[in-house]
Amino acid sequence: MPELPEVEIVSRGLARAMLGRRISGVKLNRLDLRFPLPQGFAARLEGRTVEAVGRRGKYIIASLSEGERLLMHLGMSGRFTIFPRHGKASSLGEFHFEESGGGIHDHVVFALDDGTRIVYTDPRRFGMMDLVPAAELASHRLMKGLGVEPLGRGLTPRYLACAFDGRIAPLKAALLDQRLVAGLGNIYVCEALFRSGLSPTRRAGTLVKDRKPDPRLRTLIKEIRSVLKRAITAGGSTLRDYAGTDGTSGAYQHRFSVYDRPGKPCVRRGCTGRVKRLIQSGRSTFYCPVCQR
DNA sequence: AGCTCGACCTGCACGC
DNA sequence: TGCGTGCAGGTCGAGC
Repeated sequence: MPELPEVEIVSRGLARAMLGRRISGVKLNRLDLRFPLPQGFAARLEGRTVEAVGRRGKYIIASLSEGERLLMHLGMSGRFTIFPRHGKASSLGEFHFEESGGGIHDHVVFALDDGTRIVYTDPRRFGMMDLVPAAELASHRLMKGLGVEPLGRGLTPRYLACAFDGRIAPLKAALLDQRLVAGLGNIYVCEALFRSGLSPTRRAGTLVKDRKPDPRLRTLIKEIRSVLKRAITAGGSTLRDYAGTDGTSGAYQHRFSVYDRPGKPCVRRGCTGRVKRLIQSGRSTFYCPVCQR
C-alpha cells in the first residue's frame, strides 16, 4: 500500500481534479469496503463542492461545502484514477469514457460537474471512506489517536524521546505505530532505519537516556524526512498495484537500499554485510545486520 | 498500558 | 497445467 509519499501524491492528484468542482453524481458498485460506507453516502456527496483536499497520516481528507468532510484511506491496494471528460491523454492508454469505473474492483465512482470521473479501485478492499461533519473530524475514531506528521514541526528528538521512553517494542514496531508518528509504513521505516544505521530490532527505549533523546534520534528524524521527501519527488514507490491518479507508476522502488533486497550486498560503502530479512510483528523487515546497530 | 498476533480480502509468484 | 503455499504498501481489535 501506499505509505505517506504515495498518499501525498494521490492527494495532490485529487486536488488538481476536484478543487472547486461540484460532485454531480456518485456511483456505488460495492458498499463493503473495510467498513460499510455510511448511510446516504452518495446522496450526501451529490451537489457538494470540493473546497480542499489534504492528507493526515495515510488518510486523504476532502473538505466539501456545507462543512462535510470526506475521509478516505487506500488500505493496501486502493487507488484513484482520474478520467478527464475527453480522456485521451491519460497514461493508462486508450480507453473509453463510458467504460471507466466498470472494472470488477471499481467500487466507487465520483462524477464531477466538468465531466471528470474519479474511480476508486481496491481489489483487497482494505481501504475505507467515511463522511463526517467538519466539527467531528478531529474526534473521529480513526483520526483522534494519530501521532505527529513526520514532515511537520511536531516530530522532534524530544517528542520521540517522550514517545519511546520505557518502551521495549522493537524500534521498527514503534515507528510503524501510527499513534506515535502518522504516515510511516513498512518500506520507508526499513529505508530510514538503514540510512540511520539503527537496527530495527533494537528496543525503542534504548534511544532515551534519563528521559533525554539520544543524539541518534536527530539522525533518525533527518533520515525519515529525507527518504519521504525523495520518495514524493520520485512519484512514490510502485511494487504491485500502486499508481498515481493519472495511472503512472512511481520510481522510488528503484532506489531501495534494503527493502525487498534480501541476500543482496549492503550498499553502504565499505560494508561487507548482506541484507537480511526477518519477520517483526508479522511483517517483513529488511536491514543490514553489520552496519545497523 | 504495552505488545503480539490473527483477521480482514484478493492476486500473484513460486515450487512441485 | 494445476494446485498448494506464502507473501504483499495497513490497521483494528482480541488476548496475553
